[in-house]
Amino acid sequence: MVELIFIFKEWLYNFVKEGVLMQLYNTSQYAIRVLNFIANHSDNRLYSAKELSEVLNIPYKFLTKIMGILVKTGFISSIQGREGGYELNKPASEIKLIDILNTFNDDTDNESCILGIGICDSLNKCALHDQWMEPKSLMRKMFEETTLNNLTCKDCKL
Amino acid sequence: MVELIFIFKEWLYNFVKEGVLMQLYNTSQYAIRVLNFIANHSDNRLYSAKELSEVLNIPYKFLTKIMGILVKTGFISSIQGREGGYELNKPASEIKLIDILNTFNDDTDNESCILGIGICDSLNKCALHDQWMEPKSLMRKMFEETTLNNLTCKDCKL
DNA sequence: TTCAATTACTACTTAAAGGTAGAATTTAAA
DNA sequence: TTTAAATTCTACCTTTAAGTAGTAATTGAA
Repeated sequence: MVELIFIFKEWLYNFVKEGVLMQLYNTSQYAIRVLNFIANHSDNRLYSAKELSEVLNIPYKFLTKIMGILVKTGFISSIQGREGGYELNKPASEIKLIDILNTFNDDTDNESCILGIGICDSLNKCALHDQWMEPKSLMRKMFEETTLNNLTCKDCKL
Repeated sequence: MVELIFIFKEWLYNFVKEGVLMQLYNTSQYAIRVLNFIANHSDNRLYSAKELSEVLNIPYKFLTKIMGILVKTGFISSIQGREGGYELNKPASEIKLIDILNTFNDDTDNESCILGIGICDSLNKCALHDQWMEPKSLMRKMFEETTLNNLTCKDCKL
């Protein structure tokens, strides 16, 4: 019954306009999911774009575009040709979430203002500066300190 | 000297690609700034779009569009014609930031997933769920509990 | 009554994220 | 050697947020 309710909620969710309170880019989300999938599979083998696209339910053509960026920026290396695919280029413990976000411009320097008024610091605040400080720093800390091997999670959604 | 450095930083900032780690829509930012400005000015008078646009440095035409939405959704009321303008429709203490964000779809239900995989809760987690819980709830709490009269701030940037 | 300052409305343009198409290149297996 | 499965590259299309343009409607002051 609980299972049924969940399936219904999932289905219903497709019709609900998705809000974006402080969300990541789709590209960042995809990149994190792909890298996490490769990193946290014990078998040391290559993963093809086709397989990743199917398992993670990411549009194939869009995925290959993202994979190209991840190769160029050194997160993964690729083997071309038949039986080819992708593998991590460095240990999972050395890949921070913040680095992935930075790759897709999905980051901001620590002083940029939540209300969009240039630079915000203790001397030049926007009206929301004080209230925003704590949630912001916690969030940044999370992205800066979490690496792919902190994400190991049995039975997590992919 | 400190002042000079700040001006330089502000100027430099215009050339830096602005990142968007968990940012608000421009519309939301503008709306918060406008409502905050009207709410936290002691003189009980009407504010024209022209004045708001100049003081807050928001494109006039874009501002009037946003003001129209704020009127329709009941945050402010408008007086048309010469000497007309806008004023708050209810006490500042009754306007929560989260309500402003909701108006511009800049919000998400509490269960939506940071990695974009439908619904996330303790039974169906994404790989980042546990790490994201605390920063997220702090952030939501801030937007839900902060009202316009909590924002009173002398010498704050407008 | 005229006029200028204002809001309100409709439609369009621009910029950037999200996503797609197709063909070239690479390479191991058959 | 051929072929099929893979990455790579370039160019395009779609969607949405952001911003602009022009005009109609309203109304108080001169």
